[in-house]
Amino acid sequence: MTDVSFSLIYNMPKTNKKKPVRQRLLVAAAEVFSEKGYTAARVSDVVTRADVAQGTFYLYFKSKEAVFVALVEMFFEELLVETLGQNPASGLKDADAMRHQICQIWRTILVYCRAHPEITALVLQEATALPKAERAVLAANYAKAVDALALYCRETERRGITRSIDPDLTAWVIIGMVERAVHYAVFVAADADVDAIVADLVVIELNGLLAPKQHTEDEGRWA
Amino acid sequence: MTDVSFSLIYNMPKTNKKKPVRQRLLVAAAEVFSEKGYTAARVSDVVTRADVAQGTFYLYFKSKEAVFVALVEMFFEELLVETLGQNPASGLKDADAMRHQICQIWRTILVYCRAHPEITALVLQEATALPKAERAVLAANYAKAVDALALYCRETERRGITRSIDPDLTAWVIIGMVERAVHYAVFVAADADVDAIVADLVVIELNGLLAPKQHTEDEGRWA
Amino acid sequence: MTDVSFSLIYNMPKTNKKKPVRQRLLVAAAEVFSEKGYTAARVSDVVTRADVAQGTFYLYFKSKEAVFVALVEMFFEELLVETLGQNPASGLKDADAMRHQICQIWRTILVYCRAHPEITALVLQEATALPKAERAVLAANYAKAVDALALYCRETERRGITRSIDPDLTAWVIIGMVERAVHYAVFVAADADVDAIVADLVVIELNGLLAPKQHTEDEGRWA
Amino acid sequence: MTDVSFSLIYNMPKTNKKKPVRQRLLVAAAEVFSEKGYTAARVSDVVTRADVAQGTFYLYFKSKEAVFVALVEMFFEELLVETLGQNPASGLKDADAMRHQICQIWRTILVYCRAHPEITALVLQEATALPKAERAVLAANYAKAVDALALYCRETERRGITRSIDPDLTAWVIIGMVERAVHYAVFVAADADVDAIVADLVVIELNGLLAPKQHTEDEGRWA
DNA sequence: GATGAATGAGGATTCATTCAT
DNA sequence: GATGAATGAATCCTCATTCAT
Repeated sequence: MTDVSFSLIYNMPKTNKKKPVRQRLLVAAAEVFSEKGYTAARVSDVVTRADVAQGTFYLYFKSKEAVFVALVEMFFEELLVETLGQNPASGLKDADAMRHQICQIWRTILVYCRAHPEITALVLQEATALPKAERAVLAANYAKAVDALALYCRETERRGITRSIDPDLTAWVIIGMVERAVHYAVFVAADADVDAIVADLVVIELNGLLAPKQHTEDEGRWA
Repeated sequence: MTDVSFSLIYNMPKTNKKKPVRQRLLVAAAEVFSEKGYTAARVSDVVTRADVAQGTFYLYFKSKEAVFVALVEMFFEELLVETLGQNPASGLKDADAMRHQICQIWRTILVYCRAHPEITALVLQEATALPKAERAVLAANYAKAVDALALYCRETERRGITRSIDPDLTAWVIIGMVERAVHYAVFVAADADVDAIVADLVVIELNGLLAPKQHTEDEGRWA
Repeated sequence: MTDVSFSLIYNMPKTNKKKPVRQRLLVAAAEVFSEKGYTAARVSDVVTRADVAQGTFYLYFKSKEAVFVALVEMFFEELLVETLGQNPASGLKDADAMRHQICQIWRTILVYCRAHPEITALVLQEATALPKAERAVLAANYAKAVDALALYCRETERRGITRSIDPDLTAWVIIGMVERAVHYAVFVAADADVDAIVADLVVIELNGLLAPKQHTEDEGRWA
Repeated sequence: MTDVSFSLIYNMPKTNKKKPVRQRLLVAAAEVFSEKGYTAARVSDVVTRADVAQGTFYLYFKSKEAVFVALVEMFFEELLVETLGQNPASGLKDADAMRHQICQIWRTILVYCRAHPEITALVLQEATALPKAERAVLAANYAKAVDALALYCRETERRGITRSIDPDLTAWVIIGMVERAVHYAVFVAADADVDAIVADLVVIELNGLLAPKQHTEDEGRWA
């Protein structure tokens, strides 16, 4: 479905020749959507920015929604591949290894999202603006991510690395952490050092908020 | 600003008399928005359901957006008061006390959101469908919640209960956890036991994902 | 039909008691119409300014148009009575007498209109904004004025004072002169001396634009 | 600004091909406005008559007002060019020459307006129906006509042809005469002979209403 | 007489999409 | 493939008017 990756789109060699029309449209759409919001964005804005005729748009995309969905899917697919895809839980030996892996994943996410702020804005802020019927696509993408994450959690639990907590709930909660951590890193504190943020995130995710000394005895009492 | 609370709206004594028009409109709007989505929702749907004339709507709300904003603000205000408002960090003695408080807060949130699934859907899924200009209102509500949360974190840290992590990042991450935990509890696993979910959430938030035995030595290495 | 004259309305003794409702409404309507124009004027503006309830308006006037028509009719009636009504052509002896009378009439008109700029604005600028069906009323008022004027012209012609020209055309042309002379005196040159304007108008109307010496021989050639 | 003249619009060769859309819309609008009045006229009436889709209207005109303004401006521009534009006062030798020129001008006006009764109706009867804000355009057109006329008067006065009267007042009064003379010629006495009307108008304008014999001695007394 | 909450018909405008060239 | 003029469905909001109190 996604024949073009963001990397491809954004890293085209700078020649005199214009990029292919489809890519120009994708880039233009990402910009317009993130500037004006999905609802307020006009197809005419997109074609103007892509420098093609109104009708040309429909040679490449079935509808306004279609571009949106294409952009979102590219984002999810690419990000999922580069994170969990590259970091299977199956190879993890111990907590140390996991911490290392989680660290890498967070880093990848933040760097990727900071590199594509428009599309990040789309996914975080515009996604739900779709007509209700079409949100299924988005939900499906989230579901896919949640599933992959839950699977990861199950595996680490099986290996005795993580606690025994409802893996679905855990996956959703982590997704929430990711969303807002990205929001913070890209839009709230765009200049903050990535590694500093990652370090904090790893601690929160793996060790929780409580100060170290108190960990040993309190465990489990409230479950 | 919000002269009517959701509790008031939904817990009117069941008499023969109709509720006041404004409340009928608020309830109707919440339902229609959550069923069809903000964009697809028609003012005519709302007035039909509220059983008033089209024009009557505009005696009580300036526009379609205005009802939406009113609903969202009521939600945030009420929920914030019932959680952080009732549970100041200033009185916390130790981790045990905090755990107890956090437990209560999670419980309040989940119960409240399960009691008002329409409005919860609005806030989680429709909020960003607003015309971009009006999202400032939402952003402001989130910001208020984040500020309150960051303050809470600073206080618990000052008291040596929680770790020393960037309180703003922490606040955003927790907001993300809340959003998706609510999503899970209200829409994914609507029948799951509240207390079981709360227990897991408290563990994740306070103790992190790692299994108990590994905590002591690993701290801080990745910061 | 017009139970209240403008003089009555505007010259009420200044007591503590409010004017009667109907008069308050007429005054308020005249002001609102002239400020915002008939179409843009809202009944709610009028009742607010008259300090009565929305529904009260309809105790005194059948509709928005009705007040408008009432105002216009008062204007025409009163002005017609004070000009041609007080100055019948039947008593005129010669050109001198006529010149004197015309002079008085012009003066009356300009003074009257300057005293009631709102209503003058209405008649000159808003009158045609009425829904087409209701313009008949206005047309009728104009027709009445034209008829009275044509009659006047016929009489002066019969007495050998004025030329023999189509009296209907003449009447219309004079009405046009009046309209625009009033426009000039009230809105363009509101501070100019009335008598100076009147003098010019009388000359234009009775002696025409050509300089004196050339009159004798040119007469009638183009008729 | 007006890329199409009425002559162009109305004198298209009768071929099978439809006129350009913009012209069809202008003609349709003129008809609908003059039939129903500006306020009551519906854009849907116009597009139906022009045989285009609703949306097409907005490809050519920004709004309902915009067509109206376009029509009025075309009217004024074209008429002004064909009258004062073709008949400069600068070449006038004497009263005879002026009388001849005025005669031509009146004739042009009446013939033109009788040829375009719809647009004439618009300007005379609908113009003030515009929302107040937009009347500036109309006022500007009138002002332009008045200015041109006042200039004409100043020139003829300088040449000793006409009396020394306030040229601005004179210009406004003449505009009024024109308005109502046109009204008479087009709507009241549509079948009357143009030349007869013109002859009367020239006499009224240049020689005034008084019968010939009385001119010599009375001049100026009332100024 | 006075009120003012409620009514609901009515219309200008937008914009995603099509299709003849 | 590319164009862009034409389409027309779809909807928010206004405001004159009514009527129960």
